[in-house]
Amino acid sequence: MDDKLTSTFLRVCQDGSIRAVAVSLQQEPSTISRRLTALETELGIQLLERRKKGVKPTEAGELLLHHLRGQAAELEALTAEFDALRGMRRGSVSLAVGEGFISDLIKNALPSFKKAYPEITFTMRSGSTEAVMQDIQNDVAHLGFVFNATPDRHCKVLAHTAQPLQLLAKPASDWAKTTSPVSISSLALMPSALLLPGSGIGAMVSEVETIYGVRLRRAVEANSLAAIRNFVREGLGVTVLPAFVVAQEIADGTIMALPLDVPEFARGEVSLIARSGRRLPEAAMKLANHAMRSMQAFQA
Amino acid sequence: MDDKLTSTFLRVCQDGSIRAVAVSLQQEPSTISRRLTALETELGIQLLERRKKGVKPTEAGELLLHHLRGQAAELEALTAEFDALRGMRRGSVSLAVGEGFISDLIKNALPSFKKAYPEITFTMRSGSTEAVMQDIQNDVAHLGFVFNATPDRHCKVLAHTAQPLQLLAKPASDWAKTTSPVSISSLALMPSALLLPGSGIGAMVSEVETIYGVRLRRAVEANSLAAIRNFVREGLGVTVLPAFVVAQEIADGTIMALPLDVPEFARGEVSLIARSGRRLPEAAMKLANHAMRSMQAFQA
DNA sequence: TACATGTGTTGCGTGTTGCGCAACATTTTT
DNA sequence: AAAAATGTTGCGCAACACGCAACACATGTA
Repeated sequence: MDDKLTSTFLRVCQDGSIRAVAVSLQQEPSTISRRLTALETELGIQLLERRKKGVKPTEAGELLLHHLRGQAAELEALTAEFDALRGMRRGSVSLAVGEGFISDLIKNALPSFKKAYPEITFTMRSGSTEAVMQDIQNDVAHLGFVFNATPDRHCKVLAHTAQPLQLLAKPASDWAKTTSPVSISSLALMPSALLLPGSGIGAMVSEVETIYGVRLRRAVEANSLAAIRNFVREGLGVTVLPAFVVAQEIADGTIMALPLDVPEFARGEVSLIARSGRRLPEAAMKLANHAMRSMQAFQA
Repeated sequence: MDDKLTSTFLRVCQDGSIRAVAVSLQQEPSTISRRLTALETELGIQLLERRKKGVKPTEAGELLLHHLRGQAAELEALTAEFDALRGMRRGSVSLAVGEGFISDLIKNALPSFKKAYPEITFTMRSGSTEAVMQDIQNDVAHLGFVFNATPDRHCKVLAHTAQPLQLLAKPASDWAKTTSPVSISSLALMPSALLLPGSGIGAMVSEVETIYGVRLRRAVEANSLAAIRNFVREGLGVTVLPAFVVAQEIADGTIMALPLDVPEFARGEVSLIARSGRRLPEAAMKLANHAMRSMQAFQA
């Protein structure tokens, strides 16, 4: 059933005359007539009764009419839903994020985004850099936020910003008084809470240790940033992280960041990635743009 | 929304690959691809996510899919109803009949017709010849059964059969013993129950009375055949009617028919009529054919 | 690493199809 | 009897959808 055919049938039933529809559609009566006969042929049943003046639907025509009206109503509902999706008033975006991005994301990106597009839902998986890139490659997540992404032909970098690892300490503590930039040897003396090498950050720390032949004083090793944050905030020691990971605490004044005199740490970098070759849904595109503008991790 | 587009979209969602659909439909992948993009353009929203291997419906695609499935189910129901109509298993025919045809119609035509096409419903209006022809002209009824139809360019005669008016009497009564054919003068002496001139039959009787300058002995004048039938069956007198009107009673032996020696009465004729120029619904056509074959009024 | 095979997409030439114009058959109105 | 209205059919053209080929890209394999 062609849409053009059924819609003209509707109008003909409504107006009760072929010619009336023809003039209102600015088309030839023959066109209308042909469409009607085509529809009747397609359905194999007579739909209109040709009467003295104009036409009138037969019983089959009435049935079709009823069907089309119901269908039109459903179509209207469907297009309304499409409008919602188009206007980003609905949709779902799945994210895979390194743990360090969670607070930045939730604090700086999501609130304003949800305000603009309230009906969009998120799926968020947090994991190591490797896990995130796995999710991206397997289309489990639309977007990935990772620290020190290893270049991968399957992953396309939508945005990247330098985020040097810094020394984080409690402001009043002894370690906060170190002359900055802090050297690797000074750092090695401080009790520290470090991420396990499973994460990008932890891996970078291990790498630096290997390069410089030093071993930091690990008071705590964890795969959870919460543990490390608390460790530092309580003044039990220091850690090495990009500043944006503890942006809240820095703003509060409960943690301060000091530069490290280690070029390798300066090469730290955050990336927003997606699978290369994938055409992202609109909602994901919008969020990506929004994130790289609003998240602290992507400010130079 | 073109049907071709949506149906290919359905298949693509089902098979998960454009090329798979292309081979199964024996068409080029480009055709399928173009149809999909056309549908997406028409709806203004992305429906399919192009993935590593094949395609997968987006959220909008899922919505459309759901919509189309529901629509397909309704279409199936609709075509089933059409099948029913086509197969004459449903439909409605409106009839306008002279009262004399009712028993013939109900006894001889409808039972066998309803047996063949059980779901067809009837609307039946009974009235005078004029009223019936009015109904036909105004498309109130598909078919009309009338006695002595006046030729009318708006009405087309589908069938007509001579049905002379006869003398009807109770078999054992005095009037049944009259030498036949019965003359007009003999008839004039008998107490009779006659139809009012509003009907075709009553009009013909009046006409004959005028021509021959006689006046029948009206014991009863009525516009209802039931009254006349009962009058004759009870042996209270005679009437003048086509034999088929009291076919049941003749078969029972409760009424007998005698020929009348009046040429004008012999010109009595029944007609099955429809509006000229009207294309009748299938059900009406079928019924017309069935009626002229099964009704006693149309047997020579 | 290079190649073969899989995916979907785009440019171009061609065949089908739906459309407008005109004439027609019928019926209603003047 | 003519005029105006209805729906229908024949014919020619133009737009559109399709097939073919080449392409872009990703994936698996020698």
